[in-house]
Amino acid sequence: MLIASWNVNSIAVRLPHVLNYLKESKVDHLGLQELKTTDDKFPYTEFSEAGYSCLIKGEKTYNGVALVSQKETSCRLVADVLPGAPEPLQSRLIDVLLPEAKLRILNLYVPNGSQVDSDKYEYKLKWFDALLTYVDKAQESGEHLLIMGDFNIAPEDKDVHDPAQWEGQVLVSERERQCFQRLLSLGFTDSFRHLHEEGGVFSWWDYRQMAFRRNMGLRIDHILLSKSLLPFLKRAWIDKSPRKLEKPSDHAPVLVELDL
DNA sequence: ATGGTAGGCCCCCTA
Repeated sequence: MLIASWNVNSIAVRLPHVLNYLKESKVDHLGLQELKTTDDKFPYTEFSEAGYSCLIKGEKTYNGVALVSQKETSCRLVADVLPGAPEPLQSRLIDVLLPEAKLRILNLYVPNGSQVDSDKYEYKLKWFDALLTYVDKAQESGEHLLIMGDFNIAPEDKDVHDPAQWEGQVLVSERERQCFQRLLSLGFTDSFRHLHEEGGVFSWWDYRQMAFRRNMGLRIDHILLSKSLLPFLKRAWIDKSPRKLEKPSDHAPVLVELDL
């Protein structure tokens, strides 16, 4: 089973890239973030013609998440709001159960946080607190649990192209990293880091300053596996190829192959 | 200290 997470920065603009990617990569389940569209404008038809069904939670202008799954798989929506999330409510979580695999997939778009000491930063931390409570409870179900998405957190300095320049900034700050570690300590493993020790592998590069060409990036998109899932992990990687296309998303897809 | 680019939208906001 192939599972991927991709912040597409507008599904309207990126639809051709996403459809091509599904065709080429044969991904079974693709979590999307930053749809930037309402549910009624989501391109269900195009995905359906490509052989995929979609569960989505959109909103106007910003945010929005979806899980795109091969039609043969039965998927049940568990939740599309995060209980206890701060106001204003935003579309940042979709929780889907795949009953046959006893696998639950949480697809997230964690708030960016804008700047340390801003209201948006506090929003991010509060949102993450609500997430921890939610995940803690979700674990009681006994199903395999996979948490993926744009976390907007680079867990370690080796996930940052220039740690000195980024020190203390949003996406790398200590309080954000503590959030990420608290999530791991609930019993999850960063799939990529589990299989790769090396730094300098990134999932996001700013559109500005030719950051991608200079590999000035951060690893902020992750796929976390519950303890029960870890034995099934075969491969974890980041696919930079879509980032090289014309009009790319600023994020690359992150993937895992599970022996499920 | 700021700007650079991209996307959406109602001419600025978010990333």
